[in-house]
Amino acid sequence: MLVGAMNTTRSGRPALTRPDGTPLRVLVVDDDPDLAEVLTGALRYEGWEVRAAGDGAGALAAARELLPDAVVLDVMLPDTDGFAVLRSLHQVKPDVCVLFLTARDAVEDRIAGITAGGDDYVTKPFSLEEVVARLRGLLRRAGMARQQEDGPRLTVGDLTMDEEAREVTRAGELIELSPTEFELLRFLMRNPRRVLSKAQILDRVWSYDFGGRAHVVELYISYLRKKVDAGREPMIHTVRGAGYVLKPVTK
Amino acid sequence: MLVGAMNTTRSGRPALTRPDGTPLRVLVVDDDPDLAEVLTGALRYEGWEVRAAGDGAGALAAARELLPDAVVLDVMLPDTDGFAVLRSLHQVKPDVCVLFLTARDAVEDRIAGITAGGDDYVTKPFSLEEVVARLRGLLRRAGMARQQEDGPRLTVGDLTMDEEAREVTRAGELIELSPTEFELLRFLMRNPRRVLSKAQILDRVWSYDFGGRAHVVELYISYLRKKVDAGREPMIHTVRGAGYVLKPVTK
DNA sequence: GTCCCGGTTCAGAAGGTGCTCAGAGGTTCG
DNA sequence: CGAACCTCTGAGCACCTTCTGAACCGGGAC
Repeated sequence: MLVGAMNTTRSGRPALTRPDGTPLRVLVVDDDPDLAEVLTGALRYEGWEVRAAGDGAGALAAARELLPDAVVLDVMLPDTDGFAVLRSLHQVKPDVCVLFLTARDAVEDRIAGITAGGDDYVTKPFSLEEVVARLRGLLRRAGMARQQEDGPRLTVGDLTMDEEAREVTRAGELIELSPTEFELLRFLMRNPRRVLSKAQILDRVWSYDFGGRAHVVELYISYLRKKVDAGREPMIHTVRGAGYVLKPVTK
Repeated sequence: MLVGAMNTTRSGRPALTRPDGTPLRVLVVDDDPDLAEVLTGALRYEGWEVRAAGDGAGALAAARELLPDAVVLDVMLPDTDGFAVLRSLHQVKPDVCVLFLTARDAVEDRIAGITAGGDDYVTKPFSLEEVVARLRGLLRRAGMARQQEDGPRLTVGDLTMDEEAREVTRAGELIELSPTEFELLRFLMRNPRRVLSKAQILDRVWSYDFGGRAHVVELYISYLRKKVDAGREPMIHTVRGAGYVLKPVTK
């Protein structure tokens, strides 16, 4: 396949691109190199062009060069305050989207006003699915991402998920999900017909600092089955020794 | 979809535009950079073209370049007095609308003179919903904004809100709301079928200097439910771990 | 058949989230 | 100056969510 002819994710899914078809450009700013690495990897996996910076100064320099569509920005930086960085970033590129990373207890004091401009934030520890989903939402709403087939709605067989309204239906029937169930199903629905290992699921759906065992995944799959497959023809299948697959019923 | 062919807000809603379809142009003048940043972000989110200035001189320079349809103008500026700026602005663009930002205990008679000219003001600390709503009202009344579909009336299901008259009805029945309740409902009604987080609500509906916790949002949602959903089929729904949605009853 | 292993499910503990009530303080208006 | 109203805080409570541990189940190997 020609690189550049069509932009695809490493997972084979069509990537969310800029309106002109080139990859979306994202800047990751975090002073924890491990975390920056994980984030960078996850975003590259989405087929996006990613650069990383460790502090406010580096962020600005990188932004001037990359002119990113979005920035993932840790609020706590060694040299600057997140709000100041936001201001400078907007001077470099007024329409840039920003996703803030913040500690759960460092609380909302510094978050005040941030979501007002359409920007968003997630609290540490977060899951990669969460970060990617928020970023996709931001970029789509800002019109920086080419509208993909179905807009903000995911569909697999007769199963649909509206990410904005957080609504899931199967055969038209509404299904109520807890936050974790929702995120697990979102991950499955974004990778239909593909076997996902428990480790993969754990890495994407659970927060990066989760110490627990893969047993939780089995548990939540069983929860999902009760709600999604309840009585109906099953869509969630176990592949012994490998993981789980979500497939439309009529194969 | 062609970018530029239709002007939309970053939230996906159709934007209020100039009569020729181009984005409305707004100039923000405030010497507090954080506040200016938040205001700028919120107005851009509405799909408008925004520039910011920190003092009277900068404001004039920016106005000459931008020729704004409206100006959000802090009365207290480091170099000049807001009213002097107003006079100069009117020389640059005689039909410009002005929304004054003023301290709560500011002199009333001077403000009274302003509003006689069709301009408006809000007192600090204000909420972003308030500022945006006032600005929309000003621009609409001045005929600088293309009349959108429904004029100043919002409708979701059998729930209607007349922003000008501050009247809310459900199934034809009049509902009395306190100022905060009204603004919260307005925000919900401007974003129907979209889950809004408590942080988002706090950032938009409460004043920017509000230090309180998200608990207030829950409280006011409960007030609103008592009045809007009272006995009827509920329209305000809780999405655990995510926020709240307003939806018409017949899905 | 029996054992082992991966997977499923149940039950319950621990903590978290959201709802409501009661009341204090502030503001507005008569 | 007093009454009415509005806004916000704190506390209590009910329910939900998440995760642990343990029992259970079924397929495949031997």
